[in-house]
Amino acid sequence: MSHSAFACIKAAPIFSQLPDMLIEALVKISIHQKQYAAGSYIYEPDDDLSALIIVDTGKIDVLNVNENGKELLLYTLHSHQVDVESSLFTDALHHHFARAKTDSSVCMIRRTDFQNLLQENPKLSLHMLNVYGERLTELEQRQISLSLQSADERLLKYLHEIAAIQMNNTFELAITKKELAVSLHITPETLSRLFKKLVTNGTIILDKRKIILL
Amino acid sequence: MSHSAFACIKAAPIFSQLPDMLIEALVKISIHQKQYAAGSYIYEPDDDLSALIIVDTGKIDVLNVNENGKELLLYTLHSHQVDVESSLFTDALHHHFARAKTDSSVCMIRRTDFQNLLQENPKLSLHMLNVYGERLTELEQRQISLSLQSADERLLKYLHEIAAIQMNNTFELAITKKELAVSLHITPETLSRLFKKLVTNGTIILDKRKIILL
DNA sequence: ACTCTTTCTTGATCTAAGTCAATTTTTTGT
DNA sequence: ACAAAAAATTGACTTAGATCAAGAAAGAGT
Repeated sequence: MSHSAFACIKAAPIFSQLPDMLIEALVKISIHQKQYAAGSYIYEPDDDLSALIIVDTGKIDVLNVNENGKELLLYTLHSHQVDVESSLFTDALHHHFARAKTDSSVCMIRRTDFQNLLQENPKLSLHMLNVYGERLTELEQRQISLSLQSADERLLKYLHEIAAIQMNNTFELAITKKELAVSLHITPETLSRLFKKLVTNGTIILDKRKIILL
Repeated sequence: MSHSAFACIKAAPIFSQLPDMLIEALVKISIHQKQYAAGSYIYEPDDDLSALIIVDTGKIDVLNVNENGKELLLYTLHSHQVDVESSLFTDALHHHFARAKTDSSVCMIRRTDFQNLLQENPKLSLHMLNVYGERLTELEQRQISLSLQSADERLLKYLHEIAAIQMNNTFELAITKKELAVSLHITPETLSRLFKKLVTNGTIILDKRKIILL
C-alpha cells in the first residue's frame, strides 16, 4: 500500500517512464489518496467530475447503463491503472460510472489542471497520445473478440492468458466464476456449462478453482 | 471533388478549426491525392505504412480479420473523415486493414512527419487528444449498443438517427440493405425479417428504399 | 458445529439470430 | 429493351446462449 501521491503516480505504468520533473508536476496538481468503500461510487453518469483517476489500492469497475437500467462492465481498473476516459478531453456527456469493487484508494488530477500541464509540455501530450492509441487498439480488439469469437473461444483464450502470465499450466482462478462470467459477457450458468464441456473434452482438469490446462 | 491537398485537409472536420498556419504545415508534409479503385487496399494487416489517412472522395472501409478469416467492419470512412487509428502512435501490430468501398482518393501524412509536427505544436497535440477522446467514447458507445441492444433496437435507432439528421420522417436509404445489415452486424436475411416485423407492427411504412417512420 | 448467505451446478425451456437453399425483385451493362 | 448480375425476400432448419427454477456446495459469522 503506497502512502504518498508521488509513489502512487510513479507506480502507474502510464506515467512511470516520464522524467521525475514531470511526475512532480503531476503530484503538485493531484488530489491525494481518496478512500472509497467497496460498492461506493467514484463518479456517476452525468457527473461533471472530469478528473483523471489513478487507482492506488483496490479495484474499480467502470460500467455503463443503458435505458433499461442494464449494466455493462467496460473494464476493471486494478492498482496503478488509470481511468483515461471519463471525458478528460471531450465535453461529451458520458453515461458511464465508476464504482469501487473492493475498498479502494485513488489519486485524482482535475481536468483543467491536467490540460494546463499538457499545454506547457508537448512531451506529455505526445505521451498521452500514445496511451490513448493503445487504449483504442485494446478496445477495438475487445469488440472484435466479442463479435467474432464464441464464448468458449473467449474462455479458452482467457485461461491461456493466465497460464502465460503465471508461466504455469496449473493455476487458481483469482476471481469468482461469477465475476469471470461477467467479464466474458456470459451468464454464470453458461460459464458452468462451458467448463463442463472443456473437462469432458479433456482440454482442462478442474477442481474447484484450480485449473490444469492440458 | 476537391483538387488540392489544402482543400482536402481544410475540409476535414478534425482539422478545420485549426489556424491556417497549422493547416499549411500539414499540407507541406502530406502526400497528395492518391487514387484507389473500389475494392483495392489502402493498407493491409501487418503493413508498416503507419500513416494518417484523410479521405478526399469516396468511401473507405476499415476492417479486421480474425484467425478464421472472418471479417468485421470496424467503421466506414466517408469524405473528409480521417483514419486516426492505424497505429499512428503505438507500435502495436494491427490486424486491421483498409479497403476502398468505392473509387476513392485520399491524402496521407506519414507517421514520423506528423509526430515531428506534434512535438513543435502543443496546440495540435491537445487537439489530437480531443479527437482521440471522442473516438474512444464513440467506440465505447458502439460496444455498449452491440452488447446491450437487440438487433431490432439497433435498426430502429439507426432509422431515427437518419430521420433526425434529415429532419424528416420520410426518407430514402442512402445505402443498400445489404450494407446496412453489415453495419448493424446482422445478416441481410435477418434485416429483411426485421423490416417486415416493423411494417406489420405499424412502426414504419416501407416501399423499396423509401421509409416513413410513424 | 451450525446457521445463513452466496456461489455454483444442472435441467428444462425459450428465443434471437445464423445458415442454407430457392425464388423474386432490382439494378446494371450493352 | 434485354440479358446478366446483384440485391432482397422467404421458408425451413439449426444453434448459441439466456432465462427460470431448483438443488448442491462452499464460505462466513457467531
